Amino acid sequence: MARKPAKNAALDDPEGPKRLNELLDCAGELIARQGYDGTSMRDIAREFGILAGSIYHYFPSKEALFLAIHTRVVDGMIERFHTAAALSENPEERLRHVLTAHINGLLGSGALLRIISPDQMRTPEMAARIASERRVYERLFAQCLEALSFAPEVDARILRLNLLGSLNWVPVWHRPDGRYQVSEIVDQMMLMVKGLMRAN
Amino acid sequence: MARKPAKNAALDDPEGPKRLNELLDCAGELIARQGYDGTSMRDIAREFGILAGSIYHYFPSKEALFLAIHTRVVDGMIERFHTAAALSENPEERLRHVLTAHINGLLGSGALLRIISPDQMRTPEMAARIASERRVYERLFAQCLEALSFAPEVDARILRLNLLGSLNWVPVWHRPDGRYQVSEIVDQMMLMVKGLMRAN
Amino acid sequence: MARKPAKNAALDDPEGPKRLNELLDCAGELIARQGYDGTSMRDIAREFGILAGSIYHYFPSKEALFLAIHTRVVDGMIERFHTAAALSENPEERLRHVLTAHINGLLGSGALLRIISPDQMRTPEMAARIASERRVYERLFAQCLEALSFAPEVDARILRLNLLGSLNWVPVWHRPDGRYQVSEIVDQMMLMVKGLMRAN
Amino acid sequence: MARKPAKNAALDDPEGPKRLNELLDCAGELIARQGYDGTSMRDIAREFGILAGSIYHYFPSKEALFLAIHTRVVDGMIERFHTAAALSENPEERLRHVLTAHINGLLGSGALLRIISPDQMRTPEMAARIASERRVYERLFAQCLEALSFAPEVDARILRLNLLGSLNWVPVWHRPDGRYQVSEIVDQMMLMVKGLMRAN
DNA sequence: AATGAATGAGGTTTCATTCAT
DNA sequence: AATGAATGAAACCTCATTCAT
Repeated sequence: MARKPAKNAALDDPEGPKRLNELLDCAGELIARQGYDGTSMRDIAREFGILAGSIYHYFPSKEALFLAIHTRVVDGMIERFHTAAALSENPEERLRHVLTAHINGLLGSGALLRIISPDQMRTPEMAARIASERRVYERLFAQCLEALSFAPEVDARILRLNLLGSLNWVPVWHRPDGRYQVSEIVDQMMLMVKGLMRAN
Repeated sequence: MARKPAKNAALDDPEGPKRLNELLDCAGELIARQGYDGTSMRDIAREFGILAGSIYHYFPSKEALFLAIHTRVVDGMIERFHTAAALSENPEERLRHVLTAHINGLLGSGALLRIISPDQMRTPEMAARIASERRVYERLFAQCLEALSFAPEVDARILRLNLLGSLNWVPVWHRPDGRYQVSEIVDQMMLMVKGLMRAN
Repeated sequence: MARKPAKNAALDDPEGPKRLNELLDCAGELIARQGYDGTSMRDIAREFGILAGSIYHYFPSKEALFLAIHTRVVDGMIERFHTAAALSENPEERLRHVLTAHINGLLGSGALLRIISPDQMRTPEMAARIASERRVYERLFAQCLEALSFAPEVDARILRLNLLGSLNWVPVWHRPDGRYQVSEIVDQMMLMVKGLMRAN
Repeated sequence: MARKPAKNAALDDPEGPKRLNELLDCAGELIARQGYDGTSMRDIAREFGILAGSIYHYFPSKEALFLAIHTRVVDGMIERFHTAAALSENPEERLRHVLTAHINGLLGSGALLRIISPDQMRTPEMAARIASERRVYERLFAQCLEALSFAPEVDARILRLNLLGSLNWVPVWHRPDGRYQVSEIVDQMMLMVKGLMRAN
């Protein structure tokens, strides 16, 4: 009975949710640009080329849609993180790659920072889901820092949080046509980190 | 039937703005907690004990109300900045005071961070007004850092932006009943700054 | 300083909710005719001459509006009940008046039966509120029956419920231009009741 | 790989309607519980295990589906009626059986009352179809009463309608765990009927 | 016989705002 | 300085229905 035409089961899995993922990307970009409240279901639908009601074919609510986007964004950052971390075995080099990847991830494709910003949370459920997903990412970050040895008076946890603050602040002030390139920003952050390392 | 004191114009001046400032505080707290879109004029009015329409006796629009709050918040932070900066003539000590004042300002009275967060901007006009007010504050900050002398490879402007990022990130993760006190956070930031200073 | 123009405080109380009561009547008639789900807020608003959103000036939700109508209808029936019951001291005569009033109440002014029909309940809260208001009315009914003395095998509670069933069924089949007048229907019901009374 | 029995047209006939009848039962129960408007095609489809659009393979519209349910319910009651009426030749006994069957029919399997309630009608066509189907049932009922001889002042038609009102009211107040059993309710109704019969 | 994507109309509700009083 | 009635637009969402596959 042999091969059914083209329909390949191995391709089905990634092809099934394709349209859904396109919707996710489309909505994500809009929300990143205009904020959660600033983006209506109609806005998203119009951009995607369907009617507002049709979105509910894919997601049961605006909140569910947002959560799916959030997951996608965080997953993307985690993936980028792993890719970056694999570029070098040297802890300092690895950190430099990771910082660069983080900033590029935030700056690239529509300022996704807004999606992972705590300001988008509207309900306690949203806040909980989001916080738990972020924690996964931040734990990776922590491991990357632990590979370095700091001066005894340095608190690694606060250092990590401060570093994240600096990183997440970049999209607020950075202009693509501005004075600074990402590599320079990362250089300065590395200086900061090295200034805290154990002298040897 | 005793005569109510005849309406005295001389008393009106200081009494008028008082009520207006109360409204500003009241609205500010709500917006800080729930966001700009998450707070309706009705919410504000209810909290203040009047009806929604009556707010328009004080401000011509929601945006104008928000802008007034923003100005008030930034002015407050500038004032706190000056007070903190006056506590010491020593540049390092002064920076420590200023950092402490900044964090306390953000954490105190309802997480004002949200008010000065770029996520609250809805129109280009809002963004412009807000950006210009922030610049005043950040210039003060810059002056405070310039009093210190850094290693030649350090870019003071990026350092300042990174520092601000770390500072503004604190309200995202800090819990009043949590592990860290503000003074410890500031200590760690000072370590970071000192790690970048010119060795002498 | 004396009399303020026309505004009479004694008239104010009943005048204040006048418009609200008009809205209630207007909405009640529509819902009676088309059912709860069959009547949209837009329908009600159009009939009343305002926009849909403006109804929320008076009631916070469609359910609250319906509940207010229900209360009004039941209160009206209770009032009609008392008026009817006062027409005679003789228990049988009084019952006849009460039955007549009940049927006329249901038939008159837009078939209000639908409002007090259990089919209109959409939420447990609605059902609870409605059930409790009905109970008041049915208790009056019970008292009216208790004044009569029935044969020992008669269960007065079931009799009352059956009588109510017959009464509330009348609007389902009665046509104003049909064969039967209300008085004949009541006559037949009274025959039924008398057939159950203690022979003496 | 054993051959599935070749699609046999002779088997299709009894199997096709079976699935359709299952759908009818499934939808009927939902509508009985939640009302016509309160039950969406999606609700029905979900309960039946298919998608909303697939219902349209069985019925061209929601109204057609409802009408089919109505017919089924009335047919069921007619069948139960005949079964009950055949239990005794004695007119009084037969009436008792019929009343019992009617109440049990209403109370059993999801309060079908709602399906035959005039409140479910949304269009004049629905109302007409429904009214005509009901008339068949009520005629049977009338015949059952005509076998009894009533006092001359009794109007048999009104008596029948009142009896139906009482019967159809039972599901509104009866609780399965409540004070009264169906047999007691029927006893009281029989008392009522007998109180109106010609003395001999 | 059934799916899955989409429609288009309409539902309830919220909101900033206006204005006569 | 404030109310209360109302507006008009837009929000999220649900629904019955259609149709290519």
